[in-house]
Amino acid sequence: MTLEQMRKFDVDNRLSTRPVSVSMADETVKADSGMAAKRENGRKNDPQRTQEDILDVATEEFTTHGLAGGRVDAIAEKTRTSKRMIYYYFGSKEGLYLAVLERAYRKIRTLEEDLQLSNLPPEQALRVLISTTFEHDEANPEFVRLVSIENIHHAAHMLRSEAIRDLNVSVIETIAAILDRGIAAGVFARKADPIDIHMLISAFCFFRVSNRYTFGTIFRRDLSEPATMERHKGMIADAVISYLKT
Amino acid sequence: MTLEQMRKFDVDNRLSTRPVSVSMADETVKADSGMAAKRENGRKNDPQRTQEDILDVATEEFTTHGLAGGRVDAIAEKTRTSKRMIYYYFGSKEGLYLAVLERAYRKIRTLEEDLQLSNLPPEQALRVLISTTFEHDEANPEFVRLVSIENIHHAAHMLRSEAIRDLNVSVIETIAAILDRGIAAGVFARKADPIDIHMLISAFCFFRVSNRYTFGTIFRRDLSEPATMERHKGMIADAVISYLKT
DNA sequence: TAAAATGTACGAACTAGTGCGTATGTCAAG
DNA sequence: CTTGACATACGCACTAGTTCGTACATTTTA
Repeated sequence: MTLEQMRKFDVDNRLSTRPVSVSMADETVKADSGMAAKRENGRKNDPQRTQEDILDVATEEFTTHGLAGGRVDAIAEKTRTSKRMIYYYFGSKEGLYLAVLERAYRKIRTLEEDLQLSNLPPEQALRVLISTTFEHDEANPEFVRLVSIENIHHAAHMLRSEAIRDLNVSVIETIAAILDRGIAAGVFARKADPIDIHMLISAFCFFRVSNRYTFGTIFRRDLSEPATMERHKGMIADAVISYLKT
Repeated sequence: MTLEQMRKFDVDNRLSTRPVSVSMADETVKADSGMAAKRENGRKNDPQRTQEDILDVATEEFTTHGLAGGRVDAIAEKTRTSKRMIYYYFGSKEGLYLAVLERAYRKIRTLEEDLQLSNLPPEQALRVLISTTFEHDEANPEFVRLVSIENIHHAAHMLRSEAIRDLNVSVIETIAAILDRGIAAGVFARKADPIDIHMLISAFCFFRVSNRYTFGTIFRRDLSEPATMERHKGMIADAVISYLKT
């Protein structure tokens, strides 16, 4: 399959290819996977580890060069396995990219889920949520980059993945609850749409990371400096809070 | 030259290639360029128009498929000229991409320059500036996409172009002046960094466009709806203003 | 006629993907 | 506990098609 053809590649096709297990869903780890590497100089089968290894390298490659710019051969070389295995497990370059994307989303979902905010006063709850979002984007630039890449491709791959689509709803519910409590307690004056508020927060946190290079180049400012980071974290929190109080 | 090699391609090389005029700087248009197309069925040389044509098509191609994903042959086909001319005028794919990027930046610089805000009261001046930024990003998605692409490539091409690097400083000066006047008049309570404020505004406006697809997919919301746009425009303005007043 | 502009056809290198052979693990039957 | 059968895991080397870039010929302009 050629690059040109891949533009209109139906990602679901990968489901009809040979083995292609991609059964990463079960987190079950083999009993001996601790010492999984290589036994002596003989080969030791460890599909879980092999797939993780491929995904790690692929994430690095795709976030550095984009989807079209990422080279399967380059990934294969940096892996402790071969290109054949990439196709064995992921079916195609597109399939590999999708697996990378899904894993990245799965990773953050777990972090965002349990964040007991319901017993904090509304304003403080919101500040904690904003801090968390801020620090998450800061700590996961590769996730931010993958989302940027997805947007260049009109979120085409995301659309095919139910796993990714029904996500992030929990954040909205969390925000909605905080806003309601804030209104009820009289600390927030404005009835705002929770999705809008999420966007206001997310936009700033995301932009800081996604546009780090162009922004840094134009304004000669290093956005990853600790002092700058703290100031920015305070700013977005203050901006959101003062908006809601007005 | 291959794609692999292009990763470390020194963009300045294009300056040492054959003709490669790229003299887009002078906006002088030939007297007869109005009827420039084709005289009868004979050829009529019109380099200016040819280059513009190539750049238009290239912009579309690169913003749709990215730098690595964009195909020179695809661009050539959609042009009324040939691939030979692309190399004649721009030297290489990278050179073409850089020209596209520079033209996009040059386009916005003119828009941002004269915006008489100094005789408006500070709060109103800021609201006008925010509206302008908001509508600019909304009206120029291809510019937003190019910047996203540049960030994926660590702003590598932007760094080589002095034309782009010394830009955007005017916006900061404008904001600084407004903030100072606001403090002096007592309408703003907080002494904020103008670059930070620019980032707060820019992040939201940019994100709405750059992350339109992923955000729209996850939250099933069309960000280009007029009602949504107006609400968002008001929200970012209110957020910035209330932040400065606190 | 010299210089600039343009079209055609081609090539060298690269890239996604595969055919085929081999190694390893599992499990049931003896 | 062996042995054998079969599915899974893995690697080498190859191919068909694509991609950027260019040599060469040709036309237009000045």
